Amino acid sequence: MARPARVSADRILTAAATEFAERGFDGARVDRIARRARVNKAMLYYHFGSKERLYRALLHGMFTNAAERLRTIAAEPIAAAEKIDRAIVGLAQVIREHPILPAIMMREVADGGRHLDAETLQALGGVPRAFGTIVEEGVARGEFRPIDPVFAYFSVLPPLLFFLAAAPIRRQVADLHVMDLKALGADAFIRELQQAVRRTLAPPSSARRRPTS
Amino acid sequence: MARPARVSADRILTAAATEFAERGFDGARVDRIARRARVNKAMLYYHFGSKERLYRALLHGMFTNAAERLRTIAAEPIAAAEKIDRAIVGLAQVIREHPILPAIMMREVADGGRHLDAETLQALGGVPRAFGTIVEEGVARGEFRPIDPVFAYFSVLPPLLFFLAAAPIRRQVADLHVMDLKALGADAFIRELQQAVRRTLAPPSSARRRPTS
DNA sequence: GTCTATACTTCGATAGAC
DNA sequence: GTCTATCGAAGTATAGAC
Repeated sequence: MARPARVSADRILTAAATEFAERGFDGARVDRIARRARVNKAMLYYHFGSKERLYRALLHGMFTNAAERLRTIAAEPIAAAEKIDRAIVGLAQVIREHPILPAIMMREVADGGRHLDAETLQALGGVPRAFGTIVEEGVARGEFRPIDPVFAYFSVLPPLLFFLAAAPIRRQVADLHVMDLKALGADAFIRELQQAVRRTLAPPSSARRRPTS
Repeated sequence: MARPARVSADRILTAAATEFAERGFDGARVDRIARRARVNKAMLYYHFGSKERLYRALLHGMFTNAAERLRTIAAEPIAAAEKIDRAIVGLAQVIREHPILPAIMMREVADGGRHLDAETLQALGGVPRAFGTIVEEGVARGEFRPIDPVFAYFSVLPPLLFFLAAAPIRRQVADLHVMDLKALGADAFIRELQQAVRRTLAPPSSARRRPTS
């Protein structure tokens, strides 16, 4: 009663993730995905129907995963600032599990969501939504200064995505001796980001209220 | 003694900017670029030789432009924090002049610089380099806390690029009523970013020294 | 410098046997 | 579910006349 079908489909998704991340939707080659998955190209169409539907299935999964993790963090009974710290780490973890997510998100943003359907866009929207919930809660409790949740989101996620996605091009630029770009590692970057965001969100008076009730 | 050649080449560059920004290198169609430029496709090859060389010429120009503007700001006799403010506005201006720059940079980062040659990478490196100069100066003068210039760069440029490039997809997500993403405009975003970066860079003691000498 | 016509290649997708 | 073979569309690039 083995189910080789699922195995194939999963291998295809994994291979597709790499290919789409490295090349983008238009640059990705169905043949390469099939070869990487050690699967016949016809199988790919048998399972997913088209290049575009494969792409959407992949992104929908990743977006849902990321949003779900943020919602879990948002629901924990801890201070809002602590939630933000964990949200940053959580997003970094999602990226570690899907190292191709930054490149894919950046491309999709640049594409204006051309290849996405309503369902996948909805899943994508869950990410800023969950993040915004945390920020709004912190503001309501007086733990954060009044700040636009959308701005907060766009001051956290882009640096994370950009820094992690830019590793290859950073290496290329660094090799030309234009600048020393190698020193800063991913973990150090995450810690710096947490610190910077805390400063950005901190209320005017440093008197931090404890969220007790 | 008119020089229609230059005119064609410029029109091609303008059209290419739009096409590459909207579709990426692989998604861009040489036919569409030619049509948008109201130029015969053969003319495009006459002037630029290939799709890739056209792409590089375009990016090299934009990167040089952005780096040059930052270097000018870095050389002004003003406080470092003021330079950062102006750098943010300056980058926003470059983007306003080349509205396609965010999408192109994000794609190129995701591509790992695959389509760039050494010369263009060098021009790209000038941007973080000039920005880093300002940060290092501020740190040396005690106007900023000790901070990694690379981190500072990656906490400023990505939000700017991302927010501006994400306008189309944000509209799509907003239309699904997932979240109210419409309220925050570009100008407000830039002001918030300036404020956030000031907080990130501010030295531990709020005693701000005036850079008089 | 400009245009038409087309060569050459690549790629997404499918037909049809097993 | 899996494979081979191939179709047809689309795309980059060029040849060659003007």
